[in-house]
This record gives sequence, C-alpha cells and structure tokens, in this order.
Amino acid sequence: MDHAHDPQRLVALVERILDPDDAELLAERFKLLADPGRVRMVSALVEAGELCVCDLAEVVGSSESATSHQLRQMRLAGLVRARKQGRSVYYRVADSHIRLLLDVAVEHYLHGDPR
Amino acid sequence: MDHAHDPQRLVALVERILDPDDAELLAERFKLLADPGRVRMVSALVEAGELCVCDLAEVVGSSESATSHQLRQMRLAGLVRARKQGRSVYYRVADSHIRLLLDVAVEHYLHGDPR
DNA sequence: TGAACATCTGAGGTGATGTTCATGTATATC
DNA sequence: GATATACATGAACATCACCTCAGATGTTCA
Repeated sequence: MDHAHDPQRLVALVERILDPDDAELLAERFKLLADPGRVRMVSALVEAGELCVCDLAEVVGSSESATSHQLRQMRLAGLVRARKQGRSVYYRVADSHIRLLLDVAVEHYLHGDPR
Repeated sequence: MDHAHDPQRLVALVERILDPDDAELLAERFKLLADPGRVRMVSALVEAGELCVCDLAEVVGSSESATSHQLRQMRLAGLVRARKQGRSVYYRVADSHIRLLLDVAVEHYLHGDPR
C-alpha cells in the first residue's frame, strides 16, 4: 500500500497550521535572536536592566558601531527601547516576551533536560 | 555628572551574561526558526505528528527540493527525525523544546497580550 | 527489467546579513 | 568657540542563506 496523499487531510491541515503572514512575523522575531552577538546583548540588557551603547559594546566585546547597528535593528523591531540622557543613550529590553523566550531557550538547550 | 563607565560593574556583568559558546549554540537554535518556511514546516509537523516530504511540501506550498533541503538542515541539527518507509520518508519533530518555543512565541506574539 | 515515484544532493545564482570604515550630529567640557 | 565624547548612519565589502535546476539513488510495480 502506498502512502495516503489524502487531499482532504492535507487541505484540512493547511487550515490548522500557521498562515504565511503569522509565520513571517514569528520568523522575524526569531531572526532577532538568531545572532550570537544580539543574544548576548539581550542577555546583558536583561541582567543589567539598562546599559549605554559603549558599555554594552564593551560587555559583549564588539565595536560601538556594530553594536549601534544591531541596536537599531532591535529598536526598529520594538524589541528594545532607548532613553537618551546627556550624550549617552541607555537601552533596555522593551517587552517581557523576549525575556521569556530567552529564558525558555536557555533552560531547555543549555541546562540539560534533553527531552 | 557623566555616566559611570564603572569597570568593575562591567567585568562583573560579563561574568553573568551568556558566554560566547552558549550564545552561539542558542543562536543556532533560533536560526532554525528564523525562516517562515521552516516555521510552517514545524507547525505542520506538530499538528500532523508525522508527514512525508511531498505532503509537507504541498502543505507549506514549497517545492519538494526546497523542502528536502530545509528538512536536511533541521535533521542535522537534531530538530526533526526521519523514518523511512517504502519510498517515502516520514518526518516528525524530534524534541519538545521546539514545540514549546513555538508555542510560547505564538502565544505571546500572535495571540495578543502586548506585554 | 523498465518505468514511474519519492527523496536526496551538489552546483550555481541571488538576495539578505553583519562588519568595518568614514563621516555626521548632538552634547558636554575647556 | 574649539575639542572630545557618545552615538547614528551610509556605503562598501565579504559572507551566508535559500532557491532552482539537474542529476543520482533507492523503491515499487507492471
């Protein structure tokens, strides 16, 4: 017996999975955490609460320009917020979603629990 | 008054954030979900439990070759597992981590709760 | 055995991504 | 006002990621 290829089942399945727009949106969010530098930045911001660009750059070990570029991305995506004070700009994570997502990922991928 | 630039604070902070290796590993994981096509594939596999390549390709609306390439990526990363039966290969999600991560993301980014 | 099918794989093109470098702007200090 | 600092921005460049296409492998069936 061959496999099903049941058209009805497939049509019904399409109805239940993420539609293209939602998938695009989710992928955009995951993309922001799909870079080691940005993950460390978010980690640092979560730990410190708030950091200016040059301090953040030093903590993650990247140039200020590269850091600024990354922060711009995350700021435009609404992932971090900026507060200007004097000539410094302090960044913080904007919402708790990223915090939670990072926590879940760390918990499950780094701290054992292989299933 | 200028901002702190407190070296001790920064050194202490570096100790507490994700180290480069862990950040790399996490980023790799997030990268797998950072593509609309893969997100839909995972969504379909979670919903259906198991799907062969051609059905999966049809459900997500992608070519079989592209789908196979994506599956290979996810398979090598240990995200999905393959079961061969006849000339078909059935894929399923390998661990519950991705399932959880996807659920959390869907819950927080798609289903309201803007904070 | 031959033909159709399901899947995999490598090569190549193209667009996205991240970095550096140079420069621009705003603020603080002298 | 001149200079230094903190950050932002745009261009150039290298790299990576994803797709298509062509072809190879393994399987089923007549």
